[in-house]
Amino acid sequence: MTSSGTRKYEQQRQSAIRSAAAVFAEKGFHGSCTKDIAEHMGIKQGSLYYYFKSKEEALDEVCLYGIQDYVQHMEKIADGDQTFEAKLIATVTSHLSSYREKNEALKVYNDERLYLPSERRRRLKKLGSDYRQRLEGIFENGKESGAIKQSVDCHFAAQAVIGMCNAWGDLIVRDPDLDLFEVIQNCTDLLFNGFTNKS
Amino acid sequence: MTSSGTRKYEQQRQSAIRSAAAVFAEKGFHGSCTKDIAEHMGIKQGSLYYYFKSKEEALDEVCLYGIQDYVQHMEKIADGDQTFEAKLIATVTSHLSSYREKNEALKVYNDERLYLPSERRRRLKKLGSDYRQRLEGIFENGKESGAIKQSVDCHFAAQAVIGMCNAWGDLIVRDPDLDLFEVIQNCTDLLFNGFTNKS
Amino acid sequence: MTSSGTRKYEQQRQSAIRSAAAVFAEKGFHGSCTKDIAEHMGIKQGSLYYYFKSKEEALDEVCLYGIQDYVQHMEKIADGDQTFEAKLIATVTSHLSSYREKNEALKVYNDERLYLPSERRRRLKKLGSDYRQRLEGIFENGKESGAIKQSVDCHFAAQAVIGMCNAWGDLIVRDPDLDLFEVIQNCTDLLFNGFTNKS
Amino acid sequence: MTSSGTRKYEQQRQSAIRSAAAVFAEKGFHGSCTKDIAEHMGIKQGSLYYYFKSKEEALDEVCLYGIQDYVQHMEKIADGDQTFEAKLIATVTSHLSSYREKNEALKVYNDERLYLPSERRRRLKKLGSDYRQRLEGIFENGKESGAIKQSVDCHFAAQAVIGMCNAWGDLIVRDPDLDLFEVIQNCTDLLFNGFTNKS
DNA sequence: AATGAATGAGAGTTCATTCAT
DNA sequence: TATGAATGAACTCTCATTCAT
Repeated sequence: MTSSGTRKYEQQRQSAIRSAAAVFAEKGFHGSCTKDIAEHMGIKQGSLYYYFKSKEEALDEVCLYGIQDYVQHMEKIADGDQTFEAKLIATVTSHLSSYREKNEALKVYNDERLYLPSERRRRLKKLGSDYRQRLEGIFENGKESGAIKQSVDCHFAAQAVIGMCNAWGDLIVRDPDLDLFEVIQNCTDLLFNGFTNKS
Repeated sequence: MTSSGTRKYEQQRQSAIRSAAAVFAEKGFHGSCTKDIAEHMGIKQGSLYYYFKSKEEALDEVCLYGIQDYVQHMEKIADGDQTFEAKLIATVTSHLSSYREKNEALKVYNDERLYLPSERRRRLKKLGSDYRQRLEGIFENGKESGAIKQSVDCHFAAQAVIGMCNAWGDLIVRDPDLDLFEVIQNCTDLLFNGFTNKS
Repeated sequence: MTSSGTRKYEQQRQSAIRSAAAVFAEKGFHGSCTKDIAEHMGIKQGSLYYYFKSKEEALDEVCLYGIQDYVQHMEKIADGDQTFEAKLIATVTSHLSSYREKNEALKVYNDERLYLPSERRRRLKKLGSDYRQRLEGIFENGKESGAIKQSVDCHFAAQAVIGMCNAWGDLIVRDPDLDLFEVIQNCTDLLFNGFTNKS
Repeated sequence: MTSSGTRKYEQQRQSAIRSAAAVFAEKGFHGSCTKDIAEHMGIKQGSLYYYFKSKEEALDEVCLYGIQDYVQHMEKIADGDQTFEAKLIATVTSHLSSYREKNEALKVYNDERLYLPSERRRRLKKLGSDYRQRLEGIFENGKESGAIKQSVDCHFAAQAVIGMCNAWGDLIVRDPDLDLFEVIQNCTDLLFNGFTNKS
């Protein structure tokens, strides 16, 4: 009874979040209107407010949804026993696949979260810096194990990996013909070896 | 009317473009309003329309202004006689400096140009792909000269450089304490050599 | 369906009327929403419509409930055998006590009945003028018996008593520390003797 | 130049305040809509916001407008050299005339000010209690001069006068045929002498 | 060259009301 | 008897745009 009522509500709410993600990803937060979101979901505009208190709350939920799995995935990678190389490949793969799979929400997190009021941003900020710190940890371990050069600045390295993945993520979202695995391979090769000819 | 040819008119128009750039960079195109732009410039809202036919035209002009020098700079770099290494360093330096010199317009070009109608986007698209193609050319020459590995995909490489520079550009704009030269050095080292320890 | 005759149904309906009275008294008719009323009553918004056909009907019922006892009370007072003085004191006491006993409905009748459509207002209007006419009758009897001055305009007098009681009723509702009996005494003294020093 | 621009703005703003007063007085704050106010004024809805930041600000201004003159008038009365009787008559006359003359705004102040948020209410509250205190002062002086009975509670008396005037004010606004001077005479007679026959 | 005033379209949001369950 | 879900109309407010001056 109530459980099925609640279940339907939760399903619809998830659907609303995904619709909001799709619309925000395409038009940006301020360029989107609640009518578009509702239509994308197949309900009427006013009904959206049964699931969100405000457009802003919708953005908040989309951002959270966009970054959550992605952060959890990183935790698993960072806590594993693999080599530095394996972990970096796993990171890039996870990050880029995330864009291809379902995640307009991740794009929204990257591009639109700054339009949230500061209180709402806090929760997200924590998740974001967790992610970066884990990645920094991977680089530090890589340094200790001798896998990477002593001269590498781990903070810079983590930011660079994230930045490059997001840049490619954008291209991946925009161009569905891009071959995901090729991109992953090119990216990891660049990160490991750079472009210079060593022979 | 000869008004639109006047010296003062042109100065004011430039000022309007810079104001629009500043406001768009901070709040995004749809999040900005013409009143903010006018206030930033020190005139009243209605007076803006003396310089722009519409808000959209303002965005168009900002984007153009944002990418123009930047492309011209690239032409000079690409046409020069330097080594691949020197050209890549020059590219990264030019790109990142552009952000530090408060060229908010470049950020606007990157983040907001997609809100222009397709006809308006055409001119900009051409400039953008000119830039990318020149950079690809640099990589191709690098390949021929043996400076970089045969396995490098030049199209990928150019996108990667642009993506990384834009990602760091954002961080540079947001955090004025970041040391520009350190970032440049780290970026070029990554691009040349990757992170892996080769010793 | 025999539902609307049920004992429980009638109890719940009374409860709904009291909840509506409380909410309307606090926020006014247009400032209240059906959700607030339902919550005050402990049911869900949609369920209210089991007891009222519309928000307007709720207001109608509240007004009726608010004025009914009050008018009946007046009938008893007017039909009694007491002196003019006793009747006036009884009237003021009944009127003001009604406010203190949290008869928010009376306040609603006074302040919000004008938002009812004219057909609905008719029934209430009759009750209201019954009340006033009885009070006028008391004054007329007072005049005949020589208790009050010949110069008194009985219509004016009745309105004045009602007006003053409502004005003090508002203060009584707003300030729970006001001493009810002191107010009653002051009011009746004013009505009997005015402020002027006769010594 | 600028002065005439400003003058027009101020005239229009006054007109907007009067229109808001008329509409609020008829339908209550929550029952009114900005479209009605704008139409009453002869402009379009959106244009109202050139004169008010919000509907709430409009209410604030109306209340202020409604009570201001009225308070100033009271200051003059209280500071005068007249007898108690003359001052009380002047007070009632001023208060009731205010309703007949122009002052839907006074009704709005009385009935709707409670819908203002507390910060906005502060300024008004001060004016309102100034009024009451002046009136209390008149009663106190009346006591000292022997014009009124020692038993009179001056705080009560002031409230009673205000309450009765507001109650009659409502009737006056609603029924344009009521003879203002008759009402004033009846009211002052009640206040001075009460209804009781002293012969 | 600039402005004050106005506009109208469209946005987000609220809410009385309905209805299947 | 009561509820969850949905709706559509109405409302407040914002803003790009226009135009007489």
